[in-house]
Amino acid sequence: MSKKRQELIDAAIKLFAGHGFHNTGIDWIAQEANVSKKTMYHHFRSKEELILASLKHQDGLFRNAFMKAVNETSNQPYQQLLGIFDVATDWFSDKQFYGCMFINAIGEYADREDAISQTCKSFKAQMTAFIEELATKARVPNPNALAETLALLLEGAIVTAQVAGKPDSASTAKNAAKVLVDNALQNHVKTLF
Amino acid sequence: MSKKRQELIDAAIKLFAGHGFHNTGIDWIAQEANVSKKTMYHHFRSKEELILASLKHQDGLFRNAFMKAVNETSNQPYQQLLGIFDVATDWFSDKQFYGCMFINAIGEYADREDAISQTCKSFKAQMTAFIEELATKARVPNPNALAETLALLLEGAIVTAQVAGKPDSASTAKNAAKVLVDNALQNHVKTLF
DNA sequence: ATATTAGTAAACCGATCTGTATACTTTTGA
DNA sequence: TCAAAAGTATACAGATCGGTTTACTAATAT
Repeated sequence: MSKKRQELIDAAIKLFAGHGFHNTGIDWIAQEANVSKKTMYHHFRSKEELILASLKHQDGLFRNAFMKAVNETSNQPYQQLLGIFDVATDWFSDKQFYGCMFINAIGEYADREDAISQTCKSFKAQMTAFIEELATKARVPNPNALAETLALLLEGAIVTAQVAGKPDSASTAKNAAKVLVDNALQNHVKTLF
Repeated sequence: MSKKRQELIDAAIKLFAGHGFHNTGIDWIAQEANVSKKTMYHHFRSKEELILASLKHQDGLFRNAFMKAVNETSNQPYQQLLGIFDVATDWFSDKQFYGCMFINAIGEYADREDAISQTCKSFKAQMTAFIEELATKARVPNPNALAETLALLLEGAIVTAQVAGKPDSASTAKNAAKVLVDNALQNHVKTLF
């Protein structure tokens, strides 16, 4: 893997996230990466290919960091399910937080049914799959249903934090998640009496 | 209110929603509205002003239709709270559904803190306020907290329907909403025994 | 009736965009 | 060592962008 190629992807991710895809030009990315324009077109055939490479890199990078952070919140799967939203709080609190890159990409490329939207779809599916793993470990009946529900809450928290500009939504989501997880575990009986 | 002006806004909303803001040019909008470019610049000083006018018009239009549809799902506030997600199902099932225009706008104009992002913020706040009204009528304790939670679910359902391309997320959200509303009403005791 | 306003069609401007070409330099591996 | 690969800097091409201008026409209100 070339170093310049990686620096281009890093710069692209940063600029795409903060300023949008159409609004970020090739020259800007090359300048930010300290790479000449020709070298950029040596590594990527087009802007679209750079966008795709950036999304795929962010896909791996983000999910790895997210899963690691969630796993480190606790060693009990039940607490890890809720820990998702503590990790989200940290994520939203970052000064460089501009929402989910994949949601933003779908917004800009809504009219297409190509590799870009497919990558976004895949990212969301794998995030849900990770949550489902946790739910399975926590011995929740119907872990898939709970995972989809918690994923919904997470998505909502991301968007709300982005629009409102405040990370509070993560704790709102966490409170709701606790109710939903407990309900799925039928623990509400246990905790009430 | 000029007729041409309205047709420009209608065309702009349609194209912005389906193809993004940066990706939709002035000429395209004018053509779609059957209006000359000069007339467009007679009604709007700039593209940005047209964007803003489109967002504000969509704000009123969408919220009115949404509130009316929700109110018509039932005459019981409790059922109306859940009816939100039935209305969402219809919304997501539209072939012309490209997600929430305001979420998409925030994604493209993330780096700014101006009238555009303010309009998006206001839209979300008023949607939550509407849900809070319903929660109040349903005599839920702490209606504000429940409204923020249900709003989170709705946002998550919107984004998930957009990315996955399926309207199913609305029913997932509805199931979760029922658990959360019942929990807020402490009805879970009543329904279990 | 007539002056103002609203409208069309199309050329045009400067800026910016993606992508290519030219000419040269640095790195590097067999 | 030395040729291929990877790099820089920059100019350029063609298209498109937002926005203006020109010249003309239709509508409208006092």
